[in-house]
Amino acid sequence: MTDRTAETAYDPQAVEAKWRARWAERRTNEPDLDRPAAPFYNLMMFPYPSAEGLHVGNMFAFTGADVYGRYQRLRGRTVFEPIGYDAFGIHSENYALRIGEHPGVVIPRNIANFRRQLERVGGMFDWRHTVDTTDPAYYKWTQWIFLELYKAGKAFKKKAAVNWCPNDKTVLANEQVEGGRCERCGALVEQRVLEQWFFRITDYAGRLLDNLDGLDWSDTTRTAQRNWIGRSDGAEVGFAVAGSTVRVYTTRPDTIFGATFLVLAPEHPLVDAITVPGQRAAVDAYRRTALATDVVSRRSGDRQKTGVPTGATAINPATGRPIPVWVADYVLMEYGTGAIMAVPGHDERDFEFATKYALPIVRVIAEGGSPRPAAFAAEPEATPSAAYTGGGRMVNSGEFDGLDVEAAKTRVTAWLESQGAGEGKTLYRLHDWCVSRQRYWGPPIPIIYCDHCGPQPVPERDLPVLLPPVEDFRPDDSGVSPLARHKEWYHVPCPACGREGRRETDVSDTFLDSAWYFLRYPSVGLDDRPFDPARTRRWLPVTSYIGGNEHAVLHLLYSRFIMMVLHELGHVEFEEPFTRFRAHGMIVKDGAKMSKTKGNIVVPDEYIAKWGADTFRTYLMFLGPLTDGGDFRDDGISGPRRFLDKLWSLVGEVAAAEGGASGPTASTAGRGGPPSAALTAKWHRAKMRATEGMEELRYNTSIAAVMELLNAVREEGCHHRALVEELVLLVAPVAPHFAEECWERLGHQGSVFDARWPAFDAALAVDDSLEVVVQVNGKTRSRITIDRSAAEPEVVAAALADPGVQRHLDGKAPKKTIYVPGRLVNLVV
RNA sequence: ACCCGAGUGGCGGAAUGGCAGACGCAGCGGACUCAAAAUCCGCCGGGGGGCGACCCCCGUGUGGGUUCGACUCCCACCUCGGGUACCA
Repeated sequence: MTDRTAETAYDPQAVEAKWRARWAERRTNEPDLDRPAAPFYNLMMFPYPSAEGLHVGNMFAFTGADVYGRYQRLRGRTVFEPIGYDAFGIHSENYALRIGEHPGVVIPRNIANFRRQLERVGGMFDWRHTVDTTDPAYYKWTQWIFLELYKAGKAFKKKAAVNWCPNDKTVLANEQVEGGRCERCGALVEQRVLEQWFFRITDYAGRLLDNLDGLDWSDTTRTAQRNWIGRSDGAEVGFAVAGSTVRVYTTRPDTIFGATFLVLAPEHPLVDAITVPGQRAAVDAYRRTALATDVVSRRSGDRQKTGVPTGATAINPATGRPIPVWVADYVLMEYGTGAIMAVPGHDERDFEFATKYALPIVRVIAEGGSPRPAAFAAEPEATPSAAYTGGGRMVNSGEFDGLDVEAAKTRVTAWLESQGAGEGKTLYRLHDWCVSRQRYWGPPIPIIYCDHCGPQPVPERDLPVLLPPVEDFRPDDSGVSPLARHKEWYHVPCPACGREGRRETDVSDTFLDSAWYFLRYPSVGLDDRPFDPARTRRWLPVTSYIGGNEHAVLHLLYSRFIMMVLHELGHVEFEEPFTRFRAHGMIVKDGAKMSKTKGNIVVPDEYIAKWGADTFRTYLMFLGPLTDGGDFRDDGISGPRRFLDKLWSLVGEVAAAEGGASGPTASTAGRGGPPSAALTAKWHRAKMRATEGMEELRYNTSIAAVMELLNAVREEGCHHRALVEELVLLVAPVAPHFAEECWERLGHQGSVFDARWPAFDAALAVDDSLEVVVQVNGKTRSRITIDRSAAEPEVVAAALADPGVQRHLDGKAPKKTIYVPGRLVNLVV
């Protein structure tokens, strides 16, 4: 015996270190971006580089995407798999404030740690093409995109209500307000009206909605986007009030005969004009209170509704009757016209309000299919106990009585139009995207204000507008960004007239950074352009995008919007950036999302140190379908390790048997012969199942199929080389370093990822003889073995002859026989 | 409240109209060992019957339905997770 036959134990640390170095040295993961044979852009959502490092949930997500990329590569695609860092934003800034360091110091440190972890876990990342959103070489082009939108009229400034914490002296995002209080200091949050930059995403609402139908995305994600865009079909109707007209929006024009009062939002511009003198004091007081209330709690639906009458009267254009006009903050100025017609009989909110203030409630829809106006007409006199929001037929509605609700919507709208009282209108819930932040840690918005020329875009040659390295980046109570305190930076000549100008001091939203990073990846390093046209044409749209469903709405929607605008401006040829999107599940710990505040973060490093990255990857992917996620517990990790150990030994045995010229004995060599017919069938079945699992992101079933095959191979003692090589290929996506090492031990020179994913023959995946289940009245009573070629009559005859079946037939002949070829016979007696 | 998703052994899960519990973890029994670890072999949803090969009954959150046949499809409900939150 030579040394070659000696069993070497699997040492993951050594194997993984070796292949990490080998990949870097051989440039294994660096595809030719200019001449790709079959490009496959494998994208995963880039992380925010927190101080805690990547936790198990991140590893689960990245590994899941990486496995898919590696699988595609084995299928012969030229896979580009980049990664980067979403490093601007309030998260980083707040963390830096808390520990008293500058984000410019903290972030690079975190990034270094992230990169170490990402390399350690074995991602197939192309490190030539990494993106850091805080790098001026990147945000130069984020600013360029802002200006493209600005020049196209898609970026504009307007006043908007924001949450203001008087203690922290800062604007708070809606998520930072809890129960009307600042989540950090507990102070009561106020509403402040500030000038903000917005993007006109609402111009694209219809297209953003319609395009969803053609995308290969998870249904959950598409549904979330649809709900967010929130299309409503209805009508805008004018109500005459004190010499002017109040326009309201409704999705229920059919209920207009039941509109018993109008409600205006406190901010509505007509409130002053219509309020009668006697009510002015009450209305003014109410408006002041409403304006002071923070945005979040004002919008909370659980709150008791409040309001005041204006004393004015409107004319219901359908009934011609006068109805009172109220002001109440349950009506929002941002949606529709900021005024509603209240139909308490058929709207829960209006019902609640009408009940509280003793306003009239009139039913105009009768539940049920048949018109029963007479029966229903009596009811308005009684006190209704709730709003009726279901379908039915019109009552108390003049000429429309008896019509079905759906038909009435169209008919009433047409009638209003003919009367000049209103018109059909489609609205979207989607708001324009507020992109400005009165903060420090972001890309400065590249606008210069000039008293003579107005706002001027920073000329492209002057980009990037560098974020100045100010020491005191804490927000103050001025409501403007800390950048305003940096005088040398703030004062700048006007690019148009050269006279004194001032920089915009707001920075842009982090979501803008992440709305185009995938467009930058292929062109990283080309510093004179944001994205190279040729590269972009080759690589985009993204072939596969995998990420968390927490970004299902904002990030994906904003990215789609930005691409739509760039497309419209002729910068990119596509409109939709992500051909296929799948949301991975979330890994939780003890039922809760992993977070530092909950103290339940599981750090992957220790598991990788103990078990190796490949075992850890296999374990994570074996937990369940990628789309499911789950509760993290580490008690099963030894299973995947044992699996790899067994495959390792098998590879060693095969290599040893063939390797030493003097070594192998006749008996060892004989085991290298072809597998039995039964094992051959299992082999092909395993390949089939493994392939399906990869395609559907159900890697757990792929791994299970390979485990089963390995067990069968070991049981038979088979050392057939082709079979063992394919076992290695089948685990390669989940256990890449391991597979490389095995591939080399089997005598191959190059990377296992330059080999091909095993093909299967569906015809070979079936045994010559099959086991068919025999049921009597749907209950399994026996199993019979038949030849694969057996036809129905033979199988049924065999089933009837089976003693176990006869016992349950009680001598009766079956009334009906169902035969599912190759699977089952059901005898109904 | 509304929208989406999920409920299957002790645990992670498999089976998407055709043998429920694949694969793995944990557990139990055995082999090897002075011993332990590792490894290997066997058992492993519950109940009942048989010396035994085996056989019977129950079982996929609850209640109904469709079907020869339902974890799978339909209706209603319960529980958990996620998202949205007065959008007229």
